This record gives sequence, structure tokens and C-alpha cells, in this order.
Amino acid sequence: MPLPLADAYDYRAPAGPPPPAGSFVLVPLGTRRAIGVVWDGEADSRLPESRLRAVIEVLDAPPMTATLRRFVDWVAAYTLSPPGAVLRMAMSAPAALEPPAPQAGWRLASAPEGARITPARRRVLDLLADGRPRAGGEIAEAAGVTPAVLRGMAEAGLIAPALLPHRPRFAPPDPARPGPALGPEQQAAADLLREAAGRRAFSTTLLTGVTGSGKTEVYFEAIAETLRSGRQALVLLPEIALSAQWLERFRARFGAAPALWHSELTARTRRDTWRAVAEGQAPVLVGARSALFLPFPDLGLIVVDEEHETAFKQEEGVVYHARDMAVVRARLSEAACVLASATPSLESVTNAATGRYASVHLPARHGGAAMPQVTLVDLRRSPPERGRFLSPPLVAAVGETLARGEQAMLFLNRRGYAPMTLCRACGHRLRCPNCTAWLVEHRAARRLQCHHCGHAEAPPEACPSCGAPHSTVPIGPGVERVLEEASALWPEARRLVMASDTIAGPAAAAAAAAAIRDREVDLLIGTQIVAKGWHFPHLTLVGVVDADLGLAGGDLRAAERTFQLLHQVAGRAGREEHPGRVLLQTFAPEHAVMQALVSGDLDAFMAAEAEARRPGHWPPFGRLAALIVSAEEDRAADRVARDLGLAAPGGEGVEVLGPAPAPLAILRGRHRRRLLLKTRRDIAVQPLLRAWLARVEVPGHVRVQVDVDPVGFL
DNA sequence: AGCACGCCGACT
DNA sequence: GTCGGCGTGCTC
Repeated sequence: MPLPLADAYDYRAPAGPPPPAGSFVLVPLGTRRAIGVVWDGEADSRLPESRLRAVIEVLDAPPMTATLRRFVDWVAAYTLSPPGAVLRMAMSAPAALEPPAPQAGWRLASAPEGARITPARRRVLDLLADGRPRAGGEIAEAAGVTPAVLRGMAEAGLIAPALLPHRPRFAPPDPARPGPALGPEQQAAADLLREAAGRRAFSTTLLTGVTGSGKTEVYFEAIAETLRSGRQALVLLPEIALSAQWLERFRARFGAAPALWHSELTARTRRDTWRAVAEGQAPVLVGARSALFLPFPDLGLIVVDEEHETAFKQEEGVVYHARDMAVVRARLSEAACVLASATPSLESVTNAATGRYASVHLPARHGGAAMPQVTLVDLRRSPPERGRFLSPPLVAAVGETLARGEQAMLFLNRRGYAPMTLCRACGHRLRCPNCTAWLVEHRAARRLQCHHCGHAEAPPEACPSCGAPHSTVPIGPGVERVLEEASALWPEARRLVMASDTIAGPAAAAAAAAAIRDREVDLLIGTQIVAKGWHFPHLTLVGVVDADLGLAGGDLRAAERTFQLLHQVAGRAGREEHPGRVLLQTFAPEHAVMQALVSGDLDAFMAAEAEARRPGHWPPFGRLAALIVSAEEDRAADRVARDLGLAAPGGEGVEVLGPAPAPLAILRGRHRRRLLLKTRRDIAVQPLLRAWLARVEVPGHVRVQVDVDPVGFL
């Protein structure tokens, strides 16, 4: 059952031949009915047979494939989740399992004598004269009539209801269409991936190359090969909602749009897409991480684009990393997996170095465009004016760029106006009532918001601590504040802010990208959503307002992540005839991340990162699992955390760190404690975790979340 | 995950 | 006296 239960439930099979494993069945469950899947293995119920209830019905839907069932089992075992919780992700469109509602339309009826034929009715009759039944909406639009006309005609007997033939939901992409011209290196890479995709065997390939080197075009050729062999292809993108430009390129190459999968689909689209995938009617699907659990009957290729992105890590419910699980699903499907990135994760780089993954590198920017020149602005030597955040060198560079009629971008990975608000009178800082976090001022929305829970409040008239009126001051910049500064400096420039709260959804993102491409914007100000995969042909200057932002805190991947983000941002500059420039404002110009960005020597940086992590057996040279204990009462969280600490596993190559308060010690009103299990790479964490958790009693109101291979440490 | 049961405080 | 708040536990 798709419920968080440790085991399968047993039911009495219906009369006749038993439904094969994978069949979707409707069964009674408590007082309700629910859909489950016939799982593998022998029935081993400890329940007396008299207590078994009977299957109500075997549903008329394509059974879940053995591959997907093994994948569900594998993910459950790896993440220590109940198999039913993982199964639920593989049944994310329950409506798709019900028989599809017959689609109703209209056809021509034998016209009765004396029926009035108005001009509107004439147009409908002419349209339907070819005998093809059509949906009401389609007729109304094509004939230029209102639905009322159709109702009248039906009453008059001029048209009659008709079932519409089932038409394939997704036009097949055409692999034979000519792709863009590939350079020799791209051609060689494409040949390699094509061979891997055509082999009908498991392989993983790391595809690397700087922004603009043509990674997408190269893996499109692997998709083409998959289509030619009649198998399906899945592409995972970190931010499917912002993928408008990617979809344009896909359509240009294959002449049809791929199927889409993400959390914001309407129920109807969700059901149709799920069903189309199950029936093999969606040859290529592009989706967010949850697409990994779709019922592809014969998956031949999985591409994980921007494989280093942390958005692939699901942090709630079943905690899993879609990039790693993509490799697993490919293995179970005997499919090829391609991990693509300009700035691959150290995990993938290491797997490529040890030969677990094949690797392909695209050395040059396609079309000969030069890499942008990266310069550091030392904020200790060239500070901005008091109360400002843009240093004189950056102001000058933006001014010159705008004067030349080129586009500039200011990047700051912080939403809102100011990340903290302070009372000038007493020093009180405004914080979230539910979380260990400052309230972020969003001046345009006139709200103070917590970025961790949903909390929002109006800016206070007086300090909530000392009561001093109008005493609060904003501390530090967010994109809104950078916009304010830019408006004062370049009042004539047309400005656009791109942040997740100003760009709501795919349509807004596409519109923004189009406005930038069509030069309706001079100065772009954005958070990390501007970093991802966009192609802005006229953008020649990128200014990073606070390059040090991601380096604070004790995250083991802080340097790696900062490098990846800033490299990605820098890659937005100068992609066509004009060379690009990047200015990084930093207080730590000597930091390895800044030096690597200036030199562009990714390999040296990654090698240094590897050497920093290897001795302590930190990932990828060792394994990590986090336990997060949370409870509404801090004492209850402390007690369970302490018990876990006392029961911690030990021994050669096994180490437990903590318990300690989580950096986000209170989140959504829950007190949180963390423990970290670290093992040598050759020691699996799952058996240790299972035995460990079995030794500790956890009261119902305390939650212990297991995070195998943690990415974030908050 | 849903849903029922059960135990306490605010209303008719 | 009853309605309904949501804590606890069960569903083959």
C-alpha cells in the first residue's frame, strides 16, 4: 500500500488466475478503499487467514514494471524509508489508474426537415462536414460560435454527441531532424554518448564543459539515439519551472515538445502525463526530481543536467538525492545515465577519476566565444560609500557597460530588501517566532518574512523590545536594496529584478528571459535563479555583490558550492560577439574559491577540495548519515538526542559526531538536534543506522529523521 | 496517509 | 448536556 508502512499487507486474491505482480488493485483499508500494488514474494502473513480481506478489483491499468518495483525497494532500503512511502511517489497520479473518462464531442446528425440554418449554424455544419467529430471547445473556436449555438443545434437535432478518438498526448520528437552543426570535439562526445545510449546496457557518463560549450546539444544526440532504438528518455532539470529556454532548444532540435513533469501540474495534466508515460506514449519527458518515479516501460536514457545542483536533493518525506537515484534507476533499467555540468560535484568528479563513471569533456566554448575575464574587487581596499553596497570599481564598470549600450547584471543571492532589521535604540534584532532565523524585510511587499517557515508580519511601528518608535534600521543588502542603489546611480537604465518571489512560475520566467534577449532590459538584478542555464546574448558584465556569501558556516561543501554558483553566474557574461567581464566583490580575495574563479582552473580547485576531504574520510571519501531529532519541547528533543548519543555505534572506521543543536535550532516551532554518523567508504551506513535506531525508544511526539548522504547541514 | 476514537474546553 | 479541538493508534 502507498502508505508509510514497513511491510506489505496481505489480501485474499480475487477468483480466477491471480493478478500478476505489479498489478494495481483496489482493496478495502479500514473504513475506506485504497489502491495498492501486488508486490513480489510469497505471502507470509502472520495474520490468521480469517482476518484477510478480499481484493475488490484488479484495475485496468498497465501493471507497475518489475524494474520500478525493484527501484522502489532499493530507494526504501537505501534511505531507510518505509517502502510504502517510496511507493507513494511512484503512484503520484492515482486518477491515472481509473479508466479514462470518455472524451465527449459532437458529430454531424442527419439534419431534420425544417431546422433553421443561421449563419453561425452553417459554419458549424461546414466544419463538421468532413465527418471528424470534434470537441465542443474546438468547434466553438474554429467556427467562431459560442457554446450556446452548439446546445441549440443539439436540441434541434442538427448535431449529435460523439466519442472522440483517443489521440496521442505527445507528438513524437523526431530524431532524424538535422541538429545544429557540431564542432569536432562535440561530435566526438556525441558519438560516445550515442554509442552508450544505443548499447542497451547500464553506463554512467559524466559530461563536463564550460557554459556555452554545447553540452545540451551533445546529450540531445544521446536522446536521438534512444528514440531511434524505441526506448524512452528522461531528462532531470533542477528547476523545471525555469526551463523555458531549454524547451525552445529541444523543440528546435526535435520538432516537438517533450512531456513535462513537475509539482505544479494541474490534476488533469498530471493524470494524462502519468498515463501516457505508462503506456509508452511519452518518448521524452523532462522533469524535476519526482519524475524519477514515473512508470516508464522501457527507459533507455536518463540525463541529469546541472548534476551538481542541490535542488536534486529532496529534504522532506523520503530524503533522497535524485542524481544518485537516477544512476540506480538507470542500472536497474539497463539504461545509460548522463550527468552533465560545467561545474560537476566532487562526488561525480571522483567517480569519473576512479573509473566508476566514464567521462567526456568539452574543452572550448562553442563558436569561439572567449571565457569572461574575472576580476576581484577587494572590499577592504575599495569599499562602497557608507550605506551602499556597490564599490567604485563595480559602479564604474556597470556605467561603462550601460554607456556602450550593452547589458549588465548584478548578482546577489539574497531575496528581499535587507536580511536583518535592528533597533537602533536597544540593539534588538527582529526574529521569527517559529524559527532560529532573522526576519527578512521585503520592502516592496511591506512585509517582514521568515524564509524558513511561512511567517510574515507587518514592519513594526515601534521596537517590539524597547518600544522606541520608528527606531528600526535595515542591516545588509538584498536584491531589492541593490535595485534601490542602482536606481539612484543609473536612473535612465531599464531595470529588472529576478528572484523566486518576483518571477512566479514558468510563464513569468520565460517572459523575463525574452525581455532580456530582446534588449528591453539594460540592468538585470537577480538571485540564484539568474544563474541557471539562461542564454543572454547581449549581457557583457556580471557584478557579484557579495561573493563571500556562501562561504560562512560549517558546511563541508561551502567552498565547492560557492565556486559552482559563482562560476555559473559568471558564465552568463559575454556569449556572442562581445567578450564578457565579471567583477567579484569580496573581503577574502586570497580565498581558494576566489583564486580559482580568477584563474578558471576548475581541475586544480577540485583537486585541492579532494585533498582537503580525503584525510578525514569526508564525502566522497567516506560516508555520512545525519539523524535530525525534533520535538515541540526542547527537553524531549534533548532526551532522545542524548539517548541516541549513548547508543551510538562505534568501532574501526565508524564515528558519531554530536548530538548538537542544529544550526536551525528551532524550525517551524520544533526544537532540533543533530547527530552525524561518519564511516569509511567501504562501510555501509544503513545496517548501522537500523541497529542504532532499534536500540533507542522514541516517544510518539518526537521525530527522528534519517538523512543518508546529507547535502545541507541546517 | 486517512480515518476513527477519545478525552478535554466552549457553547446552547 | 453537546459540539468540536486535535493527540494517538490502526489499517491486511
